[in-house]
Amino acid sequence: MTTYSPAQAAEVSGFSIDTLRYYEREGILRPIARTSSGHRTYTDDDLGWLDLVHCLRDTGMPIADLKRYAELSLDEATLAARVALLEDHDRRVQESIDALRGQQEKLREKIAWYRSQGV
Amino acid sequence: MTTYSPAQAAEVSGFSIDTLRYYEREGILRPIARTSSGHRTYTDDDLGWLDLVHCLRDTGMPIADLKRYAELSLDEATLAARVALLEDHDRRVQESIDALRGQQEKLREKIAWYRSQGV
DNA sequence: GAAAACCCTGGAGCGCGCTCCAGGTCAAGG
DNA sequence: CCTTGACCTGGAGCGCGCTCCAGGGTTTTC
Repeated sequence: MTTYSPAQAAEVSGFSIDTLRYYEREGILRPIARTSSGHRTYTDDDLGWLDLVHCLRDTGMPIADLKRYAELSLDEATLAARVALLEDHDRRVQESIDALRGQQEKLREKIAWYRSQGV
Repeated sequence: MTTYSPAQAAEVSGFSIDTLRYYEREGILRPIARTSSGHRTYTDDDLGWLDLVHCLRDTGMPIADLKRYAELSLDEATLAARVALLEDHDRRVQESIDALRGQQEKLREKIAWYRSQGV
């Protein structure tokens, strides 16, 4: 099984090393395995989780929610609940896309109005 | 011409009174007219501008950019430049909508994968 | 075997965008 | 009048999500 140094994990995940440590402190990542000297070694599993984390962060999920989600993940029996949470989040993402489009529409009307005034 | 007390301006614009004062301090609003005793009186023009500000904020324009835009507005001759800035912003909004949709797609794939695992 | 590069910890600091507070002035109703 | 509530100013404080730093160990490279 491949493992990754902190620098490699940062490279692959797209998070900075500091952010990876921060997420671990916050409980968003479960404790990362260490070498005998204390250096972290990330696994493919960790990177897979980080990929989901990236997706959730990029779609606006707050750190606190991510943390709760991660805590749920500690218990295998909560799988259905977690999927439900992801679906809730998907709905919120849809709402924010819709809101953004609505505002974009307004913005375009403003621009069109300026244009009609002979800009 | 209708004028508005701070509370009314807040009500209509959707910003809090504190935020209105903050925007004025920051130069995002030009100095609001005052009564002889120093109380602000917002005009329809002010509210029109605030409507655009709301639209720009909701679509993610940072305060600093809004401020630059507002400074440009002080000079009538910059109208074309301002419209160009709005169009730039519109493009950025489109990009963030696209990005959001891309991530939403990824999210939905993750959900589908969990579902396929028998959740 | 020494320099350079990497990693560790705990905690401070920061940028953003407000939000709140103290201490005071002003205006409208009873 | 006097109370009540809205408003004023300057400045402090806050929540979020990192980001950076000091002071120290480790691993790799030449």
